Amino acid sequence: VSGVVHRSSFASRVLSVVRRIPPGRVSTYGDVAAMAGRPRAARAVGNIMRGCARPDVPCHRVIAAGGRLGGYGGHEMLKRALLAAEGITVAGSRVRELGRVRWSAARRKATR
DNA sequence: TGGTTGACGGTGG
DNA sequence: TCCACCGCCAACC
Repeated sequence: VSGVVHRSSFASRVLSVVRRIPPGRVSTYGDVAAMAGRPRAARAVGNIMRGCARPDVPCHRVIAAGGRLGGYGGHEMLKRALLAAEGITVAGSRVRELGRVRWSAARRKATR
């Protein structure tokens, strides 16, 4: 895990990126794909997240572009609840103030 | 090896 | 603002 991109499979890199998203912050499928080294693989990231049931991977912090929630294996309401519990304001199916809660490795010094 | 599958993204209506 | 379309991609089958 040197830097954000290493030589493991794309799926492994994606999981490592997601594990770094801090509580109270979110990242988009596209951002995660970029941090994993494949800027256009947002959709592939979604496929990987689809089978992510591990407790050590905060998959609820990965949302779609524009603040849209995206899916959560048929439990979108749970995703909203988990985000709200971390202090993230969600209106309808949209995360508010995306600019403030959006996280990326490059900006982590500015966290909070 | 080759086609299918979507927790996606951007554009256009 | 919402929806339909099309383009992209790694994992699956």
